[in-house]
Amino acid sequence: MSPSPSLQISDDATSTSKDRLRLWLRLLTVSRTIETQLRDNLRSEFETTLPRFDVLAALDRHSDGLKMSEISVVLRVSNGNITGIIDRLVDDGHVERQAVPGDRRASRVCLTAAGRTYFQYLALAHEQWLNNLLSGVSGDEASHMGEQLKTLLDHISISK
Amino acid sequence: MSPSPSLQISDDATSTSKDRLRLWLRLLTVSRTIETQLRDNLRSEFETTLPRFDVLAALDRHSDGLKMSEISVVLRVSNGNITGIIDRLVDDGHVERQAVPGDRRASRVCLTAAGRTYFQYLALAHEQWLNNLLSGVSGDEASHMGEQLKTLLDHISISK
DNA sequence: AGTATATATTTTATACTTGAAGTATAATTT
DNA sequence: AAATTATACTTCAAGTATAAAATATATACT
Repeated sequence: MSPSPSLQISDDATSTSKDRLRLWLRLLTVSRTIETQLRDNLRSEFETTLPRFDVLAALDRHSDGLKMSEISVVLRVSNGNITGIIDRLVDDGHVERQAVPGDRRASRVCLTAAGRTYFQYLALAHEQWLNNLLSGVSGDEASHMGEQLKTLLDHISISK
Repeated sequence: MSPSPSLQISDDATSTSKDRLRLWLRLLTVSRTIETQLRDNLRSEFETTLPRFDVLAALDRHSDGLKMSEISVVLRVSNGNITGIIDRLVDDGHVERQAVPGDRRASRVCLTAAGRTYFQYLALAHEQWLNNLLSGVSGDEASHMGEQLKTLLDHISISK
């Protein structure tokens, strides 16, 4: 039926790759929209930033602390980056560097008592912001999309 | 039936908000994974960066050019930011600032002929990278998820 | 016209980000 | 033990990001 099969195949290939491109652009738009909101809220209501929040959240989940390099792995950011963020969190009294017995190169970063209390407020507000931002999405829809995104993530082939 | 209705309601609310939180974290992980790959590819294969690519892509889609403020709206980044990126793209010869007749405050940014040719290569490579990264996702799946993300985006309630 | 207000962009200050180079320490090899 | 290699972290330079202030120009109002 098709007057030009080879062209047809070429069209298919193109359209698939276009679908994937569109998917990526959508993904980017959604995550940037949410991220911008969270960033604005953290600034206007807590005078802090998303990177700092992310670090505090990671430390809160690991109550025995994390080494600098572990933080950078967990958050997928560079090593040098973490140094500066921790410096500021130390200045604020939210975290502290502890010596690692037996390895004087490393330091273990932990929340201070004050930092832990402080983060409780942040985390609660953060969850509420998100709950409001996504209030148009039901719990079922959210978990369904979450599953799909997990599948998508598993399908992403990183070719190094 | 329920021994503690108020607690039950509270549990429901919590679980929905947790589902939304998880959805967000998934979204973030997926987009960061892809973004990091694209960034690495742009650097290693073209010695350029994602922000510059984004600006070039916006200009390519608007062949009559964009004003500075229009670029920042399209890309959802701050005004001051664009100044620096355009400065560098001008230095590279990829774009140029043109006067806007009748408004000496504004300047219209356009791709140069060289910039347009250059971007063709970039865009082709970009689409191929994405096509490979998402090769585990069929065209149908991609467009289906794309639709869902569009719905999600429409449902995001920005309360300013 | 003259003043106020809005708009378009740049500049400034501060923070985040990366990759590369450097420093210190640890572990391994010779 | 000395040299090599690996690891943990910091420092640095360049670029990206924002918000706020400054500048220049345009528009509206009286």
